[in-house]
Amino acid sequence: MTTTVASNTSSASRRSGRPAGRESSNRANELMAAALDLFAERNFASVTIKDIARATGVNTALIYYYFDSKRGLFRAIIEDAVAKAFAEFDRVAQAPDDPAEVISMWLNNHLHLYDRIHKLVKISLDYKGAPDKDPAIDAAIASFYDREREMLSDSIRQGIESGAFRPVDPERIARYISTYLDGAMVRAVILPDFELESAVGDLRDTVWELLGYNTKAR
Amino acid sequence: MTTTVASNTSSASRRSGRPAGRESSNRANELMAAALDLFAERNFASVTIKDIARATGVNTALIYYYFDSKRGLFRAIIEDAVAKAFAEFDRVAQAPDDPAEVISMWLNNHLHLYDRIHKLVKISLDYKGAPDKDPAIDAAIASFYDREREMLSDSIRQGIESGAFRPVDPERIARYISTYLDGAMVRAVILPDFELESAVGDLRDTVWELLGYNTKAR
Amino acid sequence: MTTTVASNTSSASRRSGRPAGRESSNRANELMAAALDLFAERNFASVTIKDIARATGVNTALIYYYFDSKRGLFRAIIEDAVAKAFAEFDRVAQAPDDPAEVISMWLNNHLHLYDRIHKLVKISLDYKGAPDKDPAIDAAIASFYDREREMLSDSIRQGIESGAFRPVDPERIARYISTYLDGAMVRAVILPDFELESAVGDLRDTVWELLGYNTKAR
Amino acid sequence: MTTTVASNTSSASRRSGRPAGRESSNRANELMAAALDLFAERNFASVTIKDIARATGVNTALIYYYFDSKRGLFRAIIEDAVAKAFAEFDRVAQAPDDPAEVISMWLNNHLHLYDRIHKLVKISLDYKGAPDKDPAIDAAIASFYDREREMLSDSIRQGIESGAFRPVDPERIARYISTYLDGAMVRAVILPDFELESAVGDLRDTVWELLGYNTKAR
DNA sequence: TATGAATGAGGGTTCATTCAT
DNA sequence: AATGAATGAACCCTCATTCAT
Repeated sequence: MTTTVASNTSSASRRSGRPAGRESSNRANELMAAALDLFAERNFASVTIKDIARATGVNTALIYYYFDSKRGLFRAIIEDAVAKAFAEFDRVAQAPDDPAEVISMWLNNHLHLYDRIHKLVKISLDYKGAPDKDPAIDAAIASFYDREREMLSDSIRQGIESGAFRPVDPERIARYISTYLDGAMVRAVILPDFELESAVGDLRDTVWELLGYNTKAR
Repeated sequence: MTTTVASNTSSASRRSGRPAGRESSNRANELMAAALDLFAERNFASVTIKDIARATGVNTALIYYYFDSKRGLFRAIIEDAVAKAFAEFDRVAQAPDDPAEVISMWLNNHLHLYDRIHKLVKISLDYKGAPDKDPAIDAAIASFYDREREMLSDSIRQGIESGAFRPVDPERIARYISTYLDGAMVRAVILPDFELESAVGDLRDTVWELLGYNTKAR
Repeated sequence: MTTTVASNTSSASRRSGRPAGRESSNRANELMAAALDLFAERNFASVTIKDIARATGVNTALIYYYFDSKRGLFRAIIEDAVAKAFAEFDRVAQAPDDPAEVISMWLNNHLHLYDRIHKLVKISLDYKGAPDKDPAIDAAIASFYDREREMLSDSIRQGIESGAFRPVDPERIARYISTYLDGAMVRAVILPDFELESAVGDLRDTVWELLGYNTKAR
Repeated sequence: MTTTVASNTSSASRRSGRPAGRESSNRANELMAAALDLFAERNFASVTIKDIARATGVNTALIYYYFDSKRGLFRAIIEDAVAKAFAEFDRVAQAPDDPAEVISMWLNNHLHLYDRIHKLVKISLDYKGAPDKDPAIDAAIASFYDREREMLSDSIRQGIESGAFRPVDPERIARYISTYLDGAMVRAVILPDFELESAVGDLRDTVWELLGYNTKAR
């Protein structure tokens, strides 16, 4: 997935006709947080409503007070995570006007926000193959990946225009970066001793080389 | 995961103490094949014994004749897949004595055997987080990843010794390659329009550059 | 059931010990009206408290402010309906001193008040077989049927005494009438194209014949 | 409903792809019998799967082995009952060539088979108002009532043609008879001391009078 | 080797009901 | 008088598993 997740907006209110308010009830957020952890650790089918209730310390029925179904809760979580990710996209992309800095921040995100990002990768992967797809979820995941590619390729394009980068195919390099990052997220989950930091460092070096970017001169 | 899967050995007989047939009846293999597909597409919890029976066209109870439990079937499948992968490791590693050729074959495997490899990645990822881990399965997955790293780093070392590659850290590059390949497997699953071939091609170019390998001179 | 339902008294106050309002707040009546509709259309078990709340536009908890339980609400409804029916009995029975007119009005009631009467029939029928009977409800239903029989047989007796009717067994004819009327109520519910008016007309003709009543001479 | 129910054919096999056989497994029939009783006594919503299982002495899950859902079981029951009723229609209608005898047998059926018939009436009444109607069930109930009307009106028509009956409107009298019979079924359920036999006897007398049928001459 | 029948243990979901505000 | 939040007890249904044949 290669993303990032900030924290604010949130959007648990897409429920029936309940509370909603601004920041959509603490309870709903608690539930979503607990459920996100569980859904990422295990998978959708393996996590029971009772698990989520237990993790939040509430009665099972209460979950149905805030969300209309297990899938509904799942959707809310994904949409919320993607929304937060979009916020982070903006934070990263609009900060500096140095494209190399943007890319670098993106890589760092995967270090600092590993906990959040790898969950999205796992969940996305698991979600593929679900028998009853929810268009809203599909759209959320797709839009997220699109946005990442857009941000990376835009930065590369800018760097080329400014002469900081060698003239390469921006889309190609963007794909290269995010593919590797997804791999890193996956390995960090599967292999107990995977050194994420070092692996991302390697990517950085390679990318600068691919872009002919002179780090020293910076 | 970055692996490969050949086809022969198999080992479904590690069951309770039932008839077993010679080295594993056809039925057992049919069942394992069908189950592998299902477990990869969905996940362990989402696939029911009835699903597997239906896909194979047999009665549910028959599965318990060949395997002692759902987990047992799962273990047999993983072990079988890893065993086949080992066979492929050997085929790739021992074939030519040109290390660049070994690495190249490894990348190609991910193209040709995508269907098999990505299943192992998905299943491995899913398996992490299972509440009741089976040491045998953990070991199988770990040994598999170890073997891949070993093969790649050995090749790189050889290439360095023979002067074909620039003197780099073999473990580092090996990790770099397999990380990217895992990312490619994951993306090929998640993104409908991911161009696997082209993505692997990019890796090849980068790797040669990292290794200072002169393709032209080949 | 063969009844009728007027409108006034009401009696929602038989509750725990809550405020109660004067003789029964508007809200309580609204709730009872909505609930009566629902209980008649579906049945006791199928109607949820939330259904009733939604139909009245109030919060579920409010129902428990006015009634002590779902059964309590049900009881209040039945008692109210029966009370209204009694009022109608009186209206019909005490109006004219022509017994034929009384009977005729009774038949007409089933036409004009079909909506109310058939609900009582349905509910009574559904109530039989309830696992936890409420004596108060049983009594209400029984007294209602008794009252109907009484009114009809009294009228017939009067007619016989006055020489308007042939000397028949009053109880017998009363039962005959009300049995048919219950059948008509039931059929009007079950059969989409049942012509209630015409069916009741047939009964009238037959009854006059059974009673040797000369309509022409009227 | 005014019907009758014989006993043979049966048709529980409309299940998924299970047993079926000729007489469709004893278990399925046991379940249907137990469920019919319960559904008639209480109503669809009030009867739990566990109730049915308990009444049959089996595990709840077994019900889902034979029927695909609670509604599916319900449908099977209704269809079975209606099928049996059709058999009885034929038995009654085709037996004698004396139309008065046919009608008389029909009335008697409601005495002898009260237990079966009143269940159908109750269930039909309850089924109206179900939120999610099953076209198959609707059709079964409708066809049943149609068939009854047809049988009665045909007999009346025949009687008129043969000169045994006075020239009346056959449809009208048929409706009259079955309306009354439905009322009798309902009352027998609701009123503890309702004398079904005597009530049906009254109908018989009235009907002969309406038809100008001379019993003595028989 | 293969199957039909059967079951215990949940899993998601709903519902009547309560309580603090 | 009215509501949002919370819960325990069911309820329908599914699933892994077993057993007799």
